[in-house]
Amino acid sequence: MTINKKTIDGGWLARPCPEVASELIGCTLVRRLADGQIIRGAIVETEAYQEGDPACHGSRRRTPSNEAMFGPPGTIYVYLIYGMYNCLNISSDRADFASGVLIRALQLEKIPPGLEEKAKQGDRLAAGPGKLCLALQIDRSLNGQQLTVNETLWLEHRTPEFQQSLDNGENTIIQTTRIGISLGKDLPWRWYLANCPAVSRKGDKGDKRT
DNA sequence: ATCGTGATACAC
DNA sequence: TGTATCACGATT
Repeated sequence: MTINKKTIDGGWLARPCPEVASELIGCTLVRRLADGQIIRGAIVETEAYQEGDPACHGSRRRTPSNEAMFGPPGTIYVYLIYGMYNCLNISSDRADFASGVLIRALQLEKIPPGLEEKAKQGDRLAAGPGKLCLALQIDRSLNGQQLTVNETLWLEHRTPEFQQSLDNGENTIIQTTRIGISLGKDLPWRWYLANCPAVSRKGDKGDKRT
């Protein structure tokens, strides 16, 4: 088989989720549909959740619905929120410890199949975790599966060009508090790319550069 | 600010 | 058995 050094593996994800979440900014999420069509987008917004954090779905009890958060790094956790939207997380750290990264927004490379009518939303077709799953046709049927290159879903490392844009200050990653939660509001575990139109929401004044 | 929508966890 | 809650998004 061909080794693809661009692909992110479980080893890279086997670290505390805040570290993984911040470094996933600029990486590419790739989805392959059943008919072989490929949808690609750069990750521009993430949040970290882990055991001990009251906002984490795995912070109370291990149940069938949050089981994937306890899976080995690279396990896909998809849950239904408010009865109509799916949200995608990638489990991190280690098995039997609830930990993962919520992928909140993508800068898509092109209009995904089925969304041609919504093309006027342009850069904002995957601006938010629910919209992202709609755009990539991700639902709970993926829950509990592993990321697998060239199959349904996988991740690729930052390109050298993107890394360079961070190093020379052309691009900036902002760290701030998470969105849409009632507990654990104070933890600064959200990251997004500054000045990116595909980010779900702009931050507050107090947001920090990293 | 409000509302749609449904699974789930936990109370009783 | 009921019911409060929810890592959202569109609309006003």
